[in-house]
Amino acid sequence: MESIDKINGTFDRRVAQETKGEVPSAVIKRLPRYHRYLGDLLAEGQLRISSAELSKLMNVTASQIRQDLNCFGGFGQQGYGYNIKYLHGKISELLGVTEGFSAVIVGAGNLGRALASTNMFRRRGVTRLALFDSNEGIVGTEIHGIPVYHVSELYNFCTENSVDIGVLTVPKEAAYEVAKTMADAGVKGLWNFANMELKLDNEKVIVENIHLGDSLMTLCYEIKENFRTPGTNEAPENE
Amino acid sequence: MESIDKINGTFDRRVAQETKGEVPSAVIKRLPRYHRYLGDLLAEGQLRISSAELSKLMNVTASQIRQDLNCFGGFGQQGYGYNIKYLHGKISELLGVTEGFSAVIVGAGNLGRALASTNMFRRRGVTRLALFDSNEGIVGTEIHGIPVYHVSELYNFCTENSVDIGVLTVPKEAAYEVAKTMADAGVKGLWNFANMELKLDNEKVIVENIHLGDSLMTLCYEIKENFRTPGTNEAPENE
DNA sequence: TAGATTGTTAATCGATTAACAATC
DNA sequence: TAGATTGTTAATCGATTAACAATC
Repeated sequence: MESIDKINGTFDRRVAQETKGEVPSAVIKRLPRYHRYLGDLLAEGQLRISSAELSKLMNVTASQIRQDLNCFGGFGQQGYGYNIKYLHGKISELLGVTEGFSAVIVGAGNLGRALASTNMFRRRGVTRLALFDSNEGIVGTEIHGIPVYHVSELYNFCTENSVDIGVLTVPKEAAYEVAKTMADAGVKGLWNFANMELKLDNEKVIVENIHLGDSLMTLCYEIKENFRTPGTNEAPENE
Repeated sequence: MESIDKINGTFDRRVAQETKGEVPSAVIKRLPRYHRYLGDLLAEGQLRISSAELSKLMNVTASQIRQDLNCFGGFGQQGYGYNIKYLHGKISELLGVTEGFSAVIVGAGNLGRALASTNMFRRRGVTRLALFDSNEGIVGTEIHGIPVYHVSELYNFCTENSVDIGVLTVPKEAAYEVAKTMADAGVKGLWNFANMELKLDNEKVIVENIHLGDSLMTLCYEIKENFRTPGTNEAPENE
């Protein structure tokens, strides 16, 4: 009995780690930031880092870092800290960088072109297969090496190429139909830059909405609060 | 004594409302979303809405809506609900839409051009005064009606025009210097699209970072989790 | 007045931080 | 071995939800 437990020790531990219930969404939203910082450290040639050092760098508590990483199992080593290369690799796996996802960008306006030109996708393991637009004038051309097709070919292209991610940079009015087409074609996730919240009946497809306007508004709020002329609107903050 | 309290009742209440301590950051981050939905309802010609109706629309609890709005004072009326036009106006004020902020965009690459072309700023009461770039080839031209100046003129332009907001769409390497220039020139807030976190000693300037890459990563994580082939990595979710 | 719905307090839930025993 | 630092449990904090009295 005792020896069997011993033998299975490593495996049991691994399962126990990865099964630790659902990972809190707060933790997931912090993973990309860890990934970025660890990537920078790696590029600098650093080998190891402790949660205390990383916490200073990132302006969070060491406790939070250890707590967060432990949602996925023990990536560190007592008395040593974390091996940067190993930890970066593990977080890459968690975030799907190593999955080799494919994407198409629908809407070749200014934003679509901007997204076609960054190396943001490639650096995260995502391949952009094509751009789609309704403007016949640019159909058949290439933008930054990515071919532009007519939007009428979207459905077939997605099914034939098993596209994972659809990037929506179309006008608000067109967003729903394009989203539905892609969801029907088996696209797994939509990255939505249209200024509206997509509501699809397709339960399976994941939607990540970008609301740049909301971010601008938050900035305006903070500016207004921080640079308020004393004595105009509100009672002073200290009594 | 009693009558004086009575007379000051209205005023006291107003002060009490607006002084209610610091507004939780979770609430502030939700304000733009309320603003968007109320704007849509207003455009549809709706006059009033209850927290229960709005909660269904927005997929949040009615309790949260009432709690959130009450951080800023009573915008509703018992037995009636909220007057959409009034509430939308109040949230506009809170978010600084009525402040008439001004902005400049630094970096006239694909993203800078895209931001110059949207009506996102105008719709939120922010005026774009100018674009700045180091490329002499486009200095002197206009993009979407916005003049392009050389980045060497940035400091003087910001001081002379009391620019409130600086939008950074420059490459990572240039971000810090451009940010420092604007902070020194009295710019109040920076909207940072460079893929790095700006750390400025200037305590006053507010920085809102946009990390599109982080959002893409979160989407990849969710896709990976949701479409996991059963039995590969993890133990089943239900025991 | 009766019905509806807010504003607000109290209860619950989840996320963060602190502390420390385990262990490299 | 002694020192360092994790993994993890317990305590604290903040945010969300439920409930209901106030009031339009």
